Amino acid sequence: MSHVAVDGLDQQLSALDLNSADGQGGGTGRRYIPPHLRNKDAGKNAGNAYSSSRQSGYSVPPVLSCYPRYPSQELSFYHAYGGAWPDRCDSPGWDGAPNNCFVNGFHDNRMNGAGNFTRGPSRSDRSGRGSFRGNRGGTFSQPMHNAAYSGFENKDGGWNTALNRDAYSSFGGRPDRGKSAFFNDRGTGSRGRYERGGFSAGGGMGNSRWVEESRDEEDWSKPTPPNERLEHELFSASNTGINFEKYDDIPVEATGSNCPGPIDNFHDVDMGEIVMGNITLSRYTRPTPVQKHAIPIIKAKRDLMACAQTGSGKTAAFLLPVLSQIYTDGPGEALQASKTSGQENGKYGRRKQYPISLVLAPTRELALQIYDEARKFAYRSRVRPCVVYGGADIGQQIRDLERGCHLLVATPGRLVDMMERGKIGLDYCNYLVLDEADRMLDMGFEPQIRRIVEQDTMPPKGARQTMMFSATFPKEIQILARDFLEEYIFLAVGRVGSTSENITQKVVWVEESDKRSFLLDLLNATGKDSLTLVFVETKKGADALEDFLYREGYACTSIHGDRSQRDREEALHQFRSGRCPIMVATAVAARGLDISNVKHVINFDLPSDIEEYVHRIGRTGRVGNLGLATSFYNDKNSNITKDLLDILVEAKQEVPSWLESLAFEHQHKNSTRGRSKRFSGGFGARDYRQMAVGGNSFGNRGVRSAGGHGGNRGFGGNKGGFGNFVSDGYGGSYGNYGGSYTQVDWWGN
DNA sequence: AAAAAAC
Repeated sequence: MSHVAVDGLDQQLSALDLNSADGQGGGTGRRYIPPHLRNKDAGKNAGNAYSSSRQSGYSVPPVLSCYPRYPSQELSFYHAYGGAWPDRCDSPGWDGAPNNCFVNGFHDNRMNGAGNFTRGPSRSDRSGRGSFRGNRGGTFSQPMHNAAYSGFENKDGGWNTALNRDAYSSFGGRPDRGKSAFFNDRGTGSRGRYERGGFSAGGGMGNSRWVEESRDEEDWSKPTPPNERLEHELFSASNTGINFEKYDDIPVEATGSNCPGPIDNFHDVDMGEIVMGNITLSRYTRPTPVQKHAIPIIKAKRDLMACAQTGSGKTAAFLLPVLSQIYTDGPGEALQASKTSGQENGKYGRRKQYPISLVLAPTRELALQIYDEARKFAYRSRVRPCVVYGGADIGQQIRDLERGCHLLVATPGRLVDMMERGKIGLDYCNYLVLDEADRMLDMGFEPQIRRIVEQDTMPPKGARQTMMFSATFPKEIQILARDFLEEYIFLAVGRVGSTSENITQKVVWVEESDKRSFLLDLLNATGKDSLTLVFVETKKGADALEDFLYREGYACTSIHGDRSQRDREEALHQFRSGRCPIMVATAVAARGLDISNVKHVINFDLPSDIEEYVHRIGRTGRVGNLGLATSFYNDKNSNITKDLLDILVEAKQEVPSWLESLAFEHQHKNSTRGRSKRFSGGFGARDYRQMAVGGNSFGNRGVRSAGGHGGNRGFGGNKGGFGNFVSDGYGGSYGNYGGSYTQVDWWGN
């Protein structure tokens, strides 16, 4: 497709007759009051704050004002939202979409919406109640894009249906596994030992009593009795099967000494009956590429640094083998330690817990999500997963811990708190997982991670097994990561730090003042059955935009770090469930969250670094489905231009010619740019040497190189390293242009 | 000039 299409777009924009002062942070004297700071009259005041002048501003028919901005070439882009995507329309994800759902009178509709809902219920009221958009839904009544998601679900059939009902048949069968059967069953092997854990989540079978009563004959590798209610709770959710079958040829690099080869089937490695049963109940058919490689590596007790594209099944890639190993090995010393600590405290239920495995995550919602996955794979085992994170009642979390904790999922701050309160000891933590490891080791988190991993009682590297997973892995983070790893294997699945080709990425030039109007155009072009995630750069911006969308009549919600944890979780739930198909979010939602059916990610504000971009758009196009990512670009985003261009090229996306030009200019403007701020001091020659080695290992396509990067050498610090098929997506930043990573963020830091 | 993560 021609790249000339958007040239002259800015002139067209400036010719628009919009009341652009209403743009976010617009230049008029109106002062914005965040919703959570408003009083009970907030709704009214907020309305006034924006006042009717705003409405007149947006009563310019947005779709009409939008069309002229787009030369004919780009129009097809918009029609694409209705299903006529030129180069994607034959893909299963989009072909179910009717062509007319975009145009279809949504303009009238929106005006109705605005009129009716300008003074909506207060924010707290609307939390989760917004079906306004749906109410206007005559327009959107056609179920868009459903085909995309029904497709692979059916595919699971073969393997699944055959085994599903019999997932645990080898455990003694349960032809009569009704309720009574369940209770009888339970009573036999472990009478009096298990009470149901409280805490709605009380996933594991264990409670605080079992430890005392445990005997050596306890075999952790044997499944505990089934629990029909729990089983239904855990596994009845929408299909989580992953369709990666068409990605068998995905490029993979595994480097490090004696790297175990990949599996092709979950049966190819012995993970035990509990794990296999739960895999079946989860309707996982075949391992995803990252799982194929990571599972045998972890089972071989190797440390691992794994890069895999967003949405590629990383969570299960570590949970399955780690849990399997715990089932095989049993609780070991941790059990005794837990008993001892109970005696020391002299009080039942006050014991310190010694988890065998720790999973750290950078956001609370992600921790919760991982925990939910862990509960599935811990079903019918003696492993009790727990989760701790800030913003929630610590007392409740402590009580849950005291019921037993073998696998702990945590955010760093709350974990440190728990450690200092003596509730958690990491002395017997044999498995450490850093999820979204790039974030966990960046400036904000690194000290806490070191506090937890290096400055407490956790076994040292080599004694424990350490695994890191992320979609992106900037060089400086890889260097830090080596502090925690021993003789590790570096696994790169797909293009490291790059984006899935399942995601169609669009970059459009939108001035700040036009962003809102433009956003409405996009939202109106989206089917009501699909979810749209809108990223902004600031918390205030998130409130403001949510407020705006809300008053425009959209069922939307928002998530950011200034909202209460309860509101955050509620928002996520409303979004996931589709009750609020639009969610405005800050970086808090950028990483790891697995929300099915997110068809569109909109970067209302582009982030200041490319990793964040990669993670954000990875919220769509997950598990083999197609997704769309639209980014609003303008003068403020020059810092990301070059990296963005690289990503687009690499993912074989259309590149606007203006972006190419700007990237070229920017590159020259910044020819002397320095290295990243975090390394502006104390970045020794040794580190450079380390970064410089190892590049070549990535040059030989598809070959698993056994050569020596296991542990103390760098990976691909130069162009040769990642510039080939396994690219980290930083091609320009790291090697091609001066060899130093530069990041000048939004604010010029 | 920011987000996130403990209270």
